[in-house]
Order: sequence, then C-alpha cells, then structure tokens
Amino acid sequence: MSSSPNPTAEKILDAALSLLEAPPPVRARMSDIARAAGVSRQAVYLHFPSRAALLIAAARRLDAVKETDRRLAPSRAAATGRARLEAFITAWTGYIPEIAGVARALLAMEATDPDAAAAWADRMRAFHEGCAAAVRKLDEDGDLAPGCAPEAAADLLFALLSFRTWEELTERRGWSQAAYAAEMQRSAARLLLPPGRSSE
Amino acid sequence: MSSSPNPTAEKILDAALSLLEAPPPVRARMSDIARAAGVSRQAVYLHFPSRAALLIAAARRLDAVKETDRRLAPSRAAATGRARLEAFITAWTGYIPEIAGVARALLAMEATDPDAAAAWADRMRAFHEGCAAAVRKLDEDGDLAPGCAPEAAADLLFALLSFRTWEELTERRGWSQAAYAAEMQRSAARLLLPPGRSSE
DNA sequence: GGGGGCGCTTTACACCGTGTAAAGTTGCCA
DNA sequence: TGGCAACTTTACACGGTGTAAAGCGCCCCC
Repeated sequence: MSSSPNPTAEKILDAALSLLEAPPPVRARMSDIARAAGVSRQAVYLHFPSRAALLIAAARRLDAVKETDRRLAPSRAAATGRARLEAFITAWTGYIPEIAGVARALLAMEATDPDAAAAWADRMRAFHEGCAAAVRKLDEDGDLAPGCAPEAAADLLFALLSFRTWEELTERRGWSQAAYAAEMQRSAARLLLPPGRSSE
Repeated sequence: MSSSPNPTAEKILDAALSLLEAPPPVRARMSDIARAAGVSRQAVYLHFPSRAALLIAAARRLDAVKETDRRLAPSRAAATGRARLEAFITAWTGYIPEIAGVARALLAMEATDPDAAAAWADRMRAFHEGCAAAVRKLDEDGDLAPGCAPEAAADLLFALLSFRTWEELTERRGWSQAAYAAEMQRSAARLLLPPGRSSE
C-alpha cells in the first residue's frame, strides 16, 4: 500500500496533487509530475506502476489531507432527516471543489483505464450510500415527499450533487461556490421534501 | 461543408454512427471507422481532416436523420409555460438516448480537442436556450416558483436534463428510459413550479 | 576500508493512435 | 490516348505511456 511513509512517493503524490489543483486545462503527464516532484520520470515508475495507480493513490492521500470522514460526522450525528440532509449537502458541496482536480483526472481516464474507473466507481458508491442514508432518515421521519420512492430519491439526490453537475454550474455557467451550495440545498429540499414550507 | 452529397463521405459517417451506436465500451478509432465503411484508413483523411471533424460531421448528420428541429416544434408551439416545459422535456428525453453514442465520443475528446469542445459547447448553448425559453414562458405565466430567479432556474433545468445525468441514471443506476423520462418531468416540476398541485 | 545493495538517473526502445506524405492503381471521360 | 480523380498502399513523424537495462552515489555492515 502507499500508506507506507515513503518520502519520495509522497513527494510525487504531492507534486501530482499540486499540479491537479491548477485551474483547467491541466497538464499532468507523467513527465510533468516527475519534474514537479524534482525526480526523473523513471523514478515515478519505481513507486507507481501506472499513471492510473498514481492518481488513485493521490485521491486516497487527498482524502487523508482533507479529512473526508471527519467532515461527514455532523451529517451522521444529525437528529432529524432534514438536518442530516442539510449537513450532508453542506459537507459534500464544500468537499467537491477541493477534490475537483483529482476527480477530473480520474474521470478523464475512466473510459480507457479499468482501474481508474473502478476507483471512481468505488468513491461514487460511498457517496451514493450517503445520499441513500439521508433519504432513509428522511423517510423514517415521514419527511419524504409523498409518492417519492426512497430508491429513486437517493439516485436523484446523487445526480443533483454529482461532480459533473457541480462542474457545469460553477465552471461553465459561472455560479459562485456560495450560490451553488445554496441552490443545492434549495433544490434538494424541493425534490425530496413534501411541498409546503420546504425550508422549515 | 459536408452537406455535399458525397457518397464515400456519407458511407464513412454512417459507419461511424453505427459504431457509436453500440453499447459501451465503444471502439471507434479511425481504423475501426474505415474498416466499417469498407475503405482504407487514409481514405477517411481524404474526406475529414481529423477525427474530431469527422465526429462533428457525424453529429450534424445525426441531427438531420433524427429531425431534431421537428421534434422541438410542439414545445415551441405550446400555449402555456407548463405545456412548453413538458413538451420540451419530452422531446429532449426522447432525443438523448439516440445521440448518446456521438455525445460520448465528442465528450471524450472535449478535454484534448478544442474543435470537439466547441462543437459540443455549441449544441449545449442551443439546448440551454431551449431551457431558458421554457423558463421564460413559465415566468410570463406567473408559474415560476416564488423566489426562483429565471437565470438560475434555466441553469438548473439544464443541469437536471444534462447528458451526464441521463448517463448516470440510466446506464449506471439502471433506470429504464421510461422511468427516467417520467422522473425528469416530476423533478422539473418540483424544481421550477410553485409548490402545491405541481402536476396540474 | 572494501563490498553490497538500494534508490535514483540516464538512455533507449516498444507500443498505440493520430495525422502527414507520396507513390502506385483503377476507372472514367473527353 | 491521355489525363484527372478517387482510392490504396506503404512509410513515417509525433506525443504519451510503459519497459528494460546499465551506471552512479551513498550508506551500512562486516
């Protein structure tokens, strides 16, 4: 595993992450990453068998740095379904811009690299479970919109909060991060909660 | 323009389209397309300067075959905003699966090819205008949810109906085409119409 | 202090897919 | 008959990933 504290490997991962943080279009070829890490291109292959493996390790490292799990604690601890949904959306919408670079890189090779696809699918599975858990709690509270199947609701929430949607709204349509976050709260409420006072 | 009735060029475009229609993963390299068209790889370059240009021409041809414009007529002719929105969603959700192959191919080269990116952006601009027109009509009728800015509403509808969302829901989450179409109608109504009887 | 091994560099090369270049073939029409 | 146009064939450049192998420096240990 890459959890071993290997200084060079970490240097490479950090270099990759800092390259991927740049605004698009990003160039993060193996040679770019090596140069940024102050290491030869071949040295990269001594630590990671392929570019996909490197990106996957970078994603894991990013999770550690960004404390993904800790951020979700408020959502898990929420007493009501509505509070859980709100906390979940807050955590996720704050998280997306921080992982955007890696997400884009991973998604770009999804079509050609099965490992990258699996790594992304795995993260999405976890995220979908978060959506489903929030919806379930909402349902237990009787706060799910009538005629709204929990299964479909979770998928819908998942789609609404998807990385692609974030990318579209903020990067192409120019929404500010704050506007995006606020609108996701409002939209999720409209989609999932019973009509009426959806905000309280 | 590729509107000239060149039999070989059309043979190539049709071959490309039929390859792209296959369920993913699709292999549509220049050599695959050439073979499918019964022509040498070099002959393809006699008609199209690059793979991107070929795919763009294929997309235009697909529009002609699928009568994109005609399908949007009911939406444009609708008397009320609600009817317009519904007709627009019906047209679009029926259209997406038919263009999915080309869309995927174009999107896959979006990151690397500026022409492909521009071609896709152009189609998306047209689609966004459709969304905005529906929202505008809704607003004129006083049928836009209170506190809902037309600008943001159009973007939201655009995101909800995006190709990526369709792909996610139908291909990864296993929704049937019918379920997808129905849920898009419901969701758009919830997002854009005033709360209360959103279906009538 | 000499030997080994580890981590890295350097150089070179195979592979894949796109795109360019140019010579050769076929068929049609004037 | 000559000539043009469309197409084929062969060959090659390029960028990016990944493999292979030789060389170099440094530290540790006997």
